[in-house]
Amino acid sequence: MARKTGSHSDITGPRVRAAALRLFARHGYAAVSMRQIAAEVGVQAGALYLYTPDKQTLLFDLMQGHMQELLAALAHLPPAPPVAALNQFARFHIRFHLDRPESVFIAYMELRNLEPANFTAIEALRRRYEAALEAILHAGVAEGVFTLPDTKLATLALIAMLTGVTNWYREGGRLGRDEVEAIYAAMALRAAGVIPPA
Amino acid sequence: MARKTGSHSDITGPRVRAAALRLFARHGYAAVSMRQIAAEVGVQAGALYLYTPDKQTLLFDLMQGHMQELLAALAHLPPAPPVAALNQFARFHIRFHLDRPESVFIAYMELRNLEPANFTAIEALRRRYEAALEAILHAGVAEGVFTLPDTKLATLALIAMLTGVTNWYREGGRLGRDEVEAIYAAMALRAAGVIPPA
DNA sequence: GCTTGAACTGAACACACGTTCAGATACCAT
DNA sequence: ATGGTATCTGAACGTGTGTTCAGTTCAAGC
Repeated sequence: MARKTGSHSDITGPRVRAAALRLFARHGYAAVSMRQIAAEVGVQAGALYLYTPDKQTLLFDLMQGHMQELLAALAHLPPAPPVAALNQFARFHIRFHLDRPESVFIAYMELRNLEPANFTAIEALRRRYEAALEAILHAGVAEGVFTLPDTKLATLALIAMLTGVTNWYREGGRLGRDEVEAIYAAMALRAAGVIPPA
Repeated sequence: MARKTGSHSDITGPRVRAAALRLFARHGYAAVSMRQIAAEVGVQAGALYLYTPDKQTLLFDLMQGHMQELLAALAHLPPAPPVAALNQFARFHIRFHLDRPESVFIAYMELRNLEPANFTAIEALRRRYEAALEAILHAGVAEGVFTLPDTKLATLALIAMLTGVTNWYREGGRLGRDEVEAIYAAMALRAAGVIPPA
């Protein structure tokens, strides 16, 4: 399919994924037709099947790619003591999600449109991400720097809060990325029971 | 359409809405057909049009009904000073949302499937709800009992955190409703900068 | 017992869906 | 120039879509 020298398909493949990402995020997987995606790419519907075996796989690949990017980026964070680690995690999460609002939308909203086997695979990646945060919270509780009655529950609450930023953040709005990052990180730390320096 | 004495349609109407609620929540609006809804009710597809002018209105009515219920219930909360009010709001929000996981799912996920006019109407109701929380936060900041750099942003962050509970809570799980309610309310207060009594 | 009318069926409407595939096209190495 | 191959078209496939409507059913009101 792909050749050594730059051929057409090296261009079209990514364009198909980009168009699918945009359209799925905007209208939802079920509401987008293969013909719409093809039109966005500037091609007939049949040509899409040179780049994906079917529509379901197109969705799955987008979600899997997103989660793998997320986990890869997470792995690059340097180790740190709990309070610094939570602060770092919160800022990382906000930054990463604000950079990819469409992927985030799909990853959280289209889970139910995955076939069971695909769902299981994505769920596993999600749990690995959550486990990273829970490890930080657990360590902080053990050291006595966090006040949390239940780390599992706090993990989910914090991720929901941080991810929520993608629901309202708009480029060029009242607050810049850095400010939003700082405010959310501070709220996350406080929610974990850290009393900030006066 | 409806008669004084109990006739069939007094039964079928609610059953249509209930079936649509269940199916839309599970599979998404776009992925559910009128024939599936009809089958769930035990009727042919054509009969649904005795109870709704079209599929879009069915969705809109479900969402509008949910938001109106939410606002009506909110209005019954007694006035209170900021800290007590935030605690009360958090517990109310959790309780209300845990009682209607399907409506919540639809209200947050199917916004993009609303026609523009319907979307505007639902958005307005949502903003009224958010305004109630922001008023509490604002009052608390004014009194000096909350530490929040930005009440608008905190409003959205807190609602995202609290609503997230519906993503994982399952009846008969490790924690009961009351425990979840208490833990989330405590986290919300701390996130707002309230230092809990030792 | 007859009439009325709401509740519902079953077939049909025009259109859109995901997917397949024979054939046209255009570019590559030889 | 020729053969080969990756790319893409355009039409077709069977199935499903939301919605309409003439006709059937059946219970209540007179």
